[in-house]
Amino acid sequence: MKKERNTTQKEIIGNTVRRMTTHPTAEEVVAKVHEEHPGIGRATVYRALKRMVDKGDLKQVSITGGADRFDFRTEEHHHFKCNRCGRVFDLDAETGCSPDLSELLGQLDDSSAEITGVNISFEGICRCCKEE
Amino acid sequence: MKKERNTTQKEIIGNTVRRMTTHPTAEEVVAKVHEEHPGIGRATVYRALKRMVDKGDLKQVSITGGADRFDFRTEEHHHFKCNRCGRVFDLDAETGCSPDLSELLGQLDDSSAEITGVNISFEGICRCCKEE
DNA sequence: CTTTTTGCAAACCCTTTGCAAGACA
DNA sequence: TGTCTTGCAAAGGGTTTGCAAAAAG
Repeated sequence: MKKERNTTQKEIIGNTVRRMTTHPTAEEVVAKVHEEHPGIGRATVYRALKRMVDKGDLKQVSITGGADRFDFRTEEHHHFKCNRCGRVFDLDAETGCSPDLSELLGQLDDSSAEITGVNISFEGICRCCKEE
Repeated sequence: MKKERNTTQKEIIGNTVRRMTTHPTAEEVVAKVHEEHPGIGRATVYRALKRMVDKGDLKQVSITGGADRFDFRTEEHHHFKCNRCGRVFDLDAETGCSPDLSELLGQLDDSSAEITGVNISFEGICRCCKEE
């Protein structure tokens, strides 16, 4: 019967990540937290982020060839990653399992970005695992 | 003026990864290569995989919270990841920047998988970078 | 013979873990 | 008080790099 406790560290880390709109890596969150609170340990930040992800208060976004990034926007939305500068941009569009692709493409057109690829990954439970 | 050379190692590694249909991690490729050729160094495998990716002969697929995986299928296609067993399945569908989402969903229905989320990420060059 | 590539080990980055001290309820 | 959380440092995966020896062209 483990009961989660509220701590000032968790609050600080939560507030910090919720203010970062740049899809930060864990290390970037650590750095930001340390600006104001250098005493907070790196492991504490990692643990707090993980807890938030587990509770659904934060999204973990994987980016090829780099550290995972975090996104405080937990509503379903999608991304555009610039292969030159490495930044990740948000795309807003209809949520659900069947989002409107043309709407996403429209947003990208508006932003004058050059699109070289799409990557769609679904997740869930496969048949084998469901049958167990 | 560096000129790439052909070596037996590169050939072995290339042949090996092209036979692996399971979206292996680099370590899994190393293990497979070592089954027949234990003398080939780990770094050589990593370097060969990276070169193949750079040349477009191999795709690198990022999976949240784990090592990157490789996919010898370089045609555009998409994935379904089982959150329980961690396996990654291929989905075949119309290629291009505007794939047919309903076709992908149809395939998933056929496989009786339970879908809990979609992740769509475009890549390319953002406006700022294009302007430079 | 020149330059690339290899194998090894060490270095590196990112993240997790063990543990004693500290904080919450 | 009981036990959850913290900070630290060490360990752990995964990947890259420096370097001398080997191989390609």
